[in-house]
Amino acid sequence: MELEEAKQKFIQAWGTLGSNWGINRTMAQVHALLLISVEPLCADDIMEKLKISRGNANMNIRALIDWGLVYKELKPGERREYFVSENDMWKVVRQIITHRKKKELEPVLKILDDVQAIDGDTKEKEEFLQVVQDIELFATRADRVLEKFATSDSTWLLNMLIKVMS
Amino acid sequence: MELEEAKQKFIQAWGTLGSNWGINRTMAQVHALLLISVEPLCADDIMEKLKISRGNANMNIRALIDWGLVYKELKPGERREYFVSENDMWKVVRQIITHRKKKELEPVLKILDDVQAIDGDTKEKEEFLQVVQDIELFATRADRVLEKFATSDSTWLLNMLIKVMS
DNA sequence: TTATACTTTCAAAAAGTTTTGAAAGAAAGT
DNA sequence: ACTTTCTTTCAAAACTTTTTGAAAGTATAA
Repeated sequence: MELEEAKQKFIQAWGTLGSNWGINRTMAQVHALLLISVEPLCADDIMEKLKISRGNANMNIRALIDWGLVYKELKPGERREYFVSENDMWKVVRQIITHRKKKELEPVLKILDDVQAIDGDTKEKEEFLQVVQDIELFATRADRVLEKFATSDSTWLLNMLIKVMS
Repeated sequence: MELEEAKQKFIQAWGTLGSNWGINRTMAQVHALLLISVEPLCADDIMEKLKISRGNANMNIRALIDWGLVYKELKPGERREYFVSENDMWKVVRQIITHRKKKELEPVLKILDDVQAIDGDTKEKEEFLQVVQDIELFATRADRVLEKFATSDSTWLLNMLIKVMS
């Protein structure tokens, strides 16, 4: 296989993985492109290599920066902005977890809490409460594990891995 | 809050959570409805309560059964099929992980392996290989942890939780 | 066999999401 | 102040996914 072909395949695979997990396909592709670029790239490089429009490139670069997966890099004497990716996979996953936990798990925890304030005192109510409380217990635990994960360093994570897999 | 309102909120929240994680919104809503139904429901019940079409209901019920999140329940002397949900959250999450790992993580592992067979012997190639190998190492570890998780019983999982959180 | 009561399928429509590109905005030099 | 170079915005278009509902399929019982 040619190097260029391999790079293309990698970018496509990363894009598919992303879009299956609720991350915009193009956003994942931009990240993949930066992962395998030794040199920082500018918006025009990204547009050209992925064959996407300026608006699309700009939106997704900004989203990646917002997620903490890509950094701006300014070259002295150049006005143009360059970008590099976070290449530490532990950190990439930690950042994604942090972002999605906040945006998607925490609102659900809030609703699970809210819906327990129900009028009346029927058997049906008790049964509903039981289900909701079971789920809330689980979700709270999940939230705590993810929080721990998100705020841990790679050493702790590796140790945990060893414990878990033993 | 009225019980019916609380149930509606719960179903909506579950649907949103699902669609953020690559699970069809309606599929998640059907699961939520069954979670909080004491009695098994039939296709018509689900259509009526969620205000969805027959085809939609049928498709999503099939998918849930396929994912192992919902079971058929046949009532003696009745031709109609009734459905109940898996209510053990550990099991629900295990089933989802199994399903998505197979469909989404394993193909990526394969591609990560494939793209390492590159011609030539340049510095650029070595740099690409390094990035891909780092990611592959991480992905393989993730795959193993998820596999362990997916095939463990709830006791093991709780023990693991205690280890991890300590 | 025919009627009945249900389930499944699938093409077309609707809804939702992403992408484009032109225009507006901002920053820096002349 | 003007020009140039780059970044950002956003409405419309393209694309993707989901939903509908009518028709076809299937099983049971009379």
